[in-house]
Amino acid sequence: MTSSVQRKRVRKSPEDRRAEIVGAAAEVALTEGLECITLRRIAEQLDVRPGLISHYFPAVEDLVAEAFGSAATAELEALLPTEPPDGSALRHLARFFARTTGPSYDDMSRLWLNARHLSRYRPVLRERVLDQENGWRGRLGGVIAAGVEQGEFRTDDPVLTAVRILVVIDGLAVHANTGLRDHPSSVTRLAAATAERELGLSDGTLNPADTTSPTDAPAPTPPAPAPVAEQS
Amino acid sequence: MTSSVQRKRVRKSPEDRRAEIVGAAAEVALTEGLECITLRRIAEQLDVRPGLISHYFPAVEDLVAEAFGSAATAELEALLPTEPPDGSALRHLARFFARTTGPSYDDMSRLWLNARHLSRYRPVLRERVLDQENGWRGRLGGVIAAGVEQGEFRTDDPVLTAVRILVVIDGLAVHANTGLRDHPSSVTRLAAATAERELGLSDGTLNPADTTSPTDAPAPTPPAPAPVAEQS
DNA sequence: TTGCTTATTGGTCGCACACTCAATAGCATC
DNA sequence: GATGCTATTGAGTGTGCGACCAATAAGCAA
Repeated sequence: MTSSVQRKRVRKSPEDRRAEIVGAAAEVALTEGLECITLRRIAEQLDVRPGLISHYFPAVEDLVAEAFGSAATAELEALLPTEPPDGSALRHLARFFARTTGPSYDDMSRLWLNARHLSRYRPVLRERVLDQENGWRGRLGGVIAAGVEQGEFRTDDPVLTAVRILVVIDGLAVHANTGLRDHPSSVTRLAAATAERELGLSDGTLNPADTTSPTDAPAPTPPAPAPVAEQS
Repeated sequence: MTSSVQRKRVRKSPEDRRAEIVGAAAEVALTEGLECITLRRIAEQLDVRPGLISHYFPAVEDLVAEAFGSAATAELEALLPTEPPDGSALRHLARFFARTTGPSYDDMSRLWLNARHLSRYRPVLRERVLDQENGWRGRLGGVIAAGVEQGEFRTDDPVLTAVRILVVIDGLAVHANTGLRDHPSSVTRLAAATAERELGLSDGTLNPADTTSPTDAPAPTPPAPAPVAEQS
């Protein structure tokens, strides 16, 4: 795997290398967890020496925060693009719930859970989490406000509504590592149901099932990604 | 603090010592986090040698799970006692929301967040978390069922209602480490409001503010408990 | 008082981690 | 083709962790 005899050095521009490192860290964060972002792990991923990672990120905590920010931003961008391609706000919201509630979102749920816990010990990460929360809240609030403008939704305070919806989504997401595969639809729908009520929509208007891609559900969610020897 | 010269051994019965260890671990779990349950840390707390902890818990993971179970069980018992002392189910629920929503519950919120994340890597802990979830769901479902029996509440499926309430509480709890001190009441009340709606109660019936002890709110929530040198 | 069981100690081992820094070698420029 | 800048390496430091085990002494029973 790792070339055994005499390393061949590849020299890249600082910008490229830095981006590469953040990208690798974001991937590790999503698949294995933020605690697995170590100098050795990321270096191995990129086939370089650990010292190089230290060179770009003298303090690992900064890389961890960066990785989370990168992954969360990318997800938000995919979920609620800055410039809505077209179509009604209602369709956007339906898509939003279809994805955030589906099992393919488990990695993301795990990452948020991870980041929120780790924020307890990592100030830099905590700030980044707060930034992202603002971003998500604002973006969702924006879509809702647009819907209100178009007359599709009805609410007094779009941002407050967004917060309430996000709270429910978070409440569902905390079970990403432990299951909650019992009460499926009646509980899973709780998020969309909340939105429908808050926005003055009739039941089922935002039903995720309608907009989910056909081949999506099968995977029964892997139990745990990569326990690693000792996690501390 | 730690006796410097020549340790004086204190010999206790295995049952006592074991309970003592679990108790210390539960305290550390609540105040500093499950990752801080280490052989050395718990030993220091009890003024014994690390080897002794190993003797009672050959695998630390078992102690971690035990500590979480102990803390969570104690909290549930205080929150929703097995045998309701008396009074209406409605009063019990009001008390329940008053406490679970107040800032004094932050340690508990942090612990659940911690446990749910750590479950990703610790199978034993994961099982314990699932056990506790069942316990909480069942206990809350019981209170609701009792309320329905007494005609105070109205719902088709008490347990499903309990799950929905718990989801909202979890959604609020994830912010224990990061804040959410912006939208206070309108968001905080989300849990009780959900319950009121689900149980066919009129708005404000379960208002936490009414049952909160007078001297409760002041503390603006400490930012972080114990960052420790390197947390991994 | 003596003896025995075993709770408790003290020390050690191996591992993974972040962080530091002088030496090295890619590569653009001249 | 030689030169200089600097991205990259290799080696090393110190810390904290879980796990292991032979030696020790506390306290009960005879």
